Amino acid sequence: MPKAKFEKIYKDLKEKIESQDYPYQGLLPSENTMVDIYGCSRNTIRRAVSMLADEGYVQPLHGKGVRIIYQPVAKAAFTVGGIESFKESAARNHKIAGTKVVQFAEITSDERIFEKTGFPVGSPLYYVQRVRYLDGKPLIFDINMFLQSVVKDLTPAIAASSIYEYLENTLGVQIVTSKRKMTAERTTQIDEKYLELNDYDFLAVITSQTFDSNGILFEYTQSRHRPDYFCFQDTAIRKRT
Amino acid sequence: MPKAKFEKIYKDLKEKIESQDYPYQGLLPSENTMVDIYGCSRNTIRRAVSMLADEGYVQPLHGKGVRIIYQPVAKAAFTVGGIESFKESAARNHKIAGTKVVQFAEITSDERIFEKTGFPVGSPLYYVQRVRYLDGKPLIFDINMFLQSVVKDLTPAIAASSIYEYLENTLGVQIVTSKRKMTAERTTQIDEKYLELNDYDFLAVITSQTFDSNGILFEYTQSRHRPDYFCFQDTAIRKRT
DNA sequence: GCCGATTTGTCCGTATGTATC
DNA sequence: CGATACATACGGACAAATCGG
Repeated sequence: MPKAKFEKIYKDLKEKIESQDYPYQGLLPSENTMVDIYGCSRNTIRRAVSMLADEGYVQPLHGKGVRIIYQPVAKAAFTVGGIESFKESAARNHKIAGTKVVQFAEITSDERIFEKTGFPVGSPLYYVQRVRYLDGKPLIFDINMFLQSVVKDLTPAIAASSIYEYLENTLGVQIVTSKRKMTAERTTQIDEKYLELNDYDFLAVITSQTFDSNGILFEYTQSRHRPDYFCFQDTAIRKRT
Repeated sequence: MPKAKFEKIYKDLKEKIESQDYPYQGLLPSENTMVDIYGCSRNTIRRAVSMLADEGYVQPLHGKGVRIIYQPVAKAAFTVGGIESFKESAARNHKIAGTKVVQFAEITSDERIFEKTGFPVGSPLYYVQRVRYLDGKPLIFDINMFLQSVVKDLTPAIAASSIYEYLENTLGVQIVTSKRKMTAERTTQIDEKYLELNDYDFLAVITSQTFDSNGILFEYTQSRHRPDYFCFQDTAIRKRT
């Protein structure tokens, strides 16, 4: 439950847009109208609206109004977006999630790991490999590294449920920023061993670095998805240079 | 040349961060300090900083300061990000761009096209297929559809140079919002015909919808990249729900 | 083409809350 | 506890774009 005013307004508008209460290609009420509706300042309205613009829900038109450009998506694949845990993604895609830990070790970052992940040389790390199941099928292979000084006392049992829940609820670590790269790669023998690949000999790969609320890089993940169950979404806004 | 104050500050800070003038893991000057430096209000500083946060350059820490989390990237592949034309991307990646138009037609949107692209049934469209060359090698296959009512008088000659330049400079169309989806797909016979695939039998695919400054969807593009020359970057920020 | 009303864009100053040290 | 720093919110002023009369 959001407590900040702009978050409530943001959420309310978002719901109204998603339910087509405010329809595609229509305009939002003017800022001054919404000031009356929500009983707040124009700045607060503008903040909520600009969040929706960042997500590709609306597009403000100078002098005219704010056009709704959100369209409901027919989602066949497993869509990835925002920062969310595997469990959250699975729930959003209406699929049943499962996880099997196939490797769990403690290692120390060296030069090679530093180059790849950004963890300072000498940092103690947890190294985890997990197979992710959607509706019972092994479709995603995850390789994680966690900074031990942040993610304390990680166990295989925790890795098998939700590390994000453990971080947020038990350790109080706030996940804040995540940098990601998307590529497509040939399958490896490890992929073949653990995943149900059918005829696929390539995977969609997301590698990400995650920072906690202290601005410390504490997680590096490589997530390897079977292509027919993968879709990565994004919205970009042009800025003048 | 940005004229808005917050854009200048944003640009200045960004340059100082990229040049390590403000180093990785360091803190920015406090907001009040920057108010003095730039001679503006705190709101304006906050706006510039929050843009940097959105791009994964910095991370504000409540009560402590704003940590710099930008790291220069060693880019081996052709990286895609933001809204930019093929020419701009190529320049940013220090590669020589070339384009060959292999198909140019005028079509009308029907039910099937509407489902796929979002163009209303009956809209007159341009349909273009182009092969993109990087340093002389055919690596990307682009399928574009443009709304004729926005992109007037498109010709194969224009398509061979830069449609974005034509739009912005000649027609005065402002590109604003772009929604994208990333997937990985098997190659088709058309891919094989035009691209230098080596042993690859799969491609990284970006499909995007682009909206102009009136909030009108005017472009649909499917961009098919050879995987070894493809990398898509993204930054996400966690929001509380 | 001009003018005025409407609407979004930019910026300011201030007040208050909350987290860190 | 006090000082510092970021977070939220308000209200006001003026600029710029759009549209209708």
